[in-house]
Amino acid sequence: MNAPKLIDVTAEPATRHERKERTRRALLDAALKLLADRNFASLSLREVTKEAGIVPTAFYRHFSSMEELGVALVGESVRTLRDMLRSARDDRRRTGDIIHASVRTLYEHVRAHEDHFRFLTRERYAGTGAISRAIAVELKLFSSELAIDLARFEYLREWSAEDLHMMSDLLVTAMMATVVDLLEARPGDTETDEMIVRTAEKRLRLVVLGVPDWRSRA
Amino acid sequence: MNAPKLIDVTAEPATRHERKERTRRALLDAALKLLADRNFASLSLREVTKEAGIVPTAFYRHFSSMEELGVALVGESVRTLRDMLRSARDDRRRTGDIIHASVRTLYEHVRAHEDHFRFLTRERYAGTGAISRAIAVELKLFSSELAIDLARFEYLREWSAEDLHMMSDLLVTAMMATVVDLLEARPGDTETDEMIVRTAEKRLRLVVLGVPDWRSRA
DNA sequence: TGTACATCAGTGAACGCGCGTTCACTGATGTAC
DNA sequence: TGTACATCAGTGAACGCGCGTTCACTGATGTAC
Repeated sequence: MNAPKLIDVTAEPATRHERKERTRRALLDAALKLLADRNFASLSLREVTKEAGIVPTAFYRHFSSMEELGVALVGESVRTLRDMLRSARDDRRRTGDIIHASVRTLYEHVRAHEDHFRFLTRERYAGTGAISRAIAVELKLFSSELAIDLARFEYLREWSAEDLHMMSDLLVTAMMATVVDLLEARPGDTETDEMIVRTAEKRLRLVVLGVPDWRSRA
Repeated sequence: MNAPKLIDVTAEPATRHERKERTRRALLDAALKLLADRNFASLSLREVTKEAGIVPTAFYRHFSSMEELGVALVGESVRTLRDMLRSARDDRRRTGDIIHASVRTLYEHVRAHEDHFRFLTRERYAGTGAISRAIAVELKLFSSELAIDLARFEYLREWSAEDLHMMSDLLVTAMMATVVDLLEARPGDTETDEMIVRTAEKRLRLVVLGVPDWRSRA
């Protein structure tokens, strides 16, 4: 009953919609590839279409401008970030050492999606355009979600919302610094990777160690 | 005896050397001005010379490329950063509350040299060029100097060099995050400014609070 | 102090290039009957 | 199922523009005598 389908699998996709989606994907992937060692602002529409294997004018069938493509990349990258937070929550439940598990999760997600994390860390402070703004908004949301997670811990039960946000911002900042360290490490250099992970854990432990003493002086 | 000098003060500088230095300054200032809401990579040689009031080709009398001008800006900006660290050391000696004094010093230096701090935070992660690399190197040096300062504190006397660097990196990261917060605040919004400064102090206090308990678990 | 020549910061024309965007088009896929 | 028309992703020529860089130049400042 699906003999025709079996034959078609390796061929071009059947529908126009699927082909279009495939080209859109190719444009996003081409941009991510070129962004490995470049700024988004320095990326030209013609470069991206050339890398994706289409003619420059066909770009407009998918995005009205490079900025729109950039915003789409923010969306994708942020999804990767959220997946990470969800994984971290799950892993946390299965282990005694929350910090160790969280850093492990971070490490694996960064290595599995280097392009997305590179894009986020590089463009976060890049300028004043829609892309930087979108990333800033998403990181704030991310930090707020983390603050809610923090509120559930025994020691933090009586902290004010402001202090919880202060702490989650600090943790997100430290986390992003670790992401940058990982992305700047020589690929495959496991010794450096371990060192970065160890340092990341220490940073978080130092922050967390201060928690029990916080109330007495707040 | 200096009557002629008094007359000349408002006129053009006398020597060729002084004129050249003045044009160089104009190029650097033009670039900083244009960088207020832009990426360095998106800045063109022609724009900078236009803003500085000279013809594009005259650029090459001062820098061999835009990248060279960028590296010169890193040098300038880093000098501002070092001045800040020196001021922070001095202020520290005159007060009981080191954290409060340090954040105050940071605040005042950022507001006095917004262009330099904006350049540093924006270009730090901008790409893989000489500029990003130069900033990364300087921030590492900055962090190392801070680690040496930390080593002098009673509580930290027995910490390993690695742990001191971990801590100074964390402090520098938190500090740079505060710089970004300040630069993104609406100009003249003193209420937001106070909030940022208060949060910055809290961050540092939380990190420092963990210090006495560190040894027992390291 | 006065003259003759050297230096060199800044000028202006010119170049070839990649850019974003427009437009009319092609031909395969989709839809209505 | 077969036909006739509509849709639309991708094409290719063309445009005007700002770019970095070259070159020969100008004329004020500096230097040697």
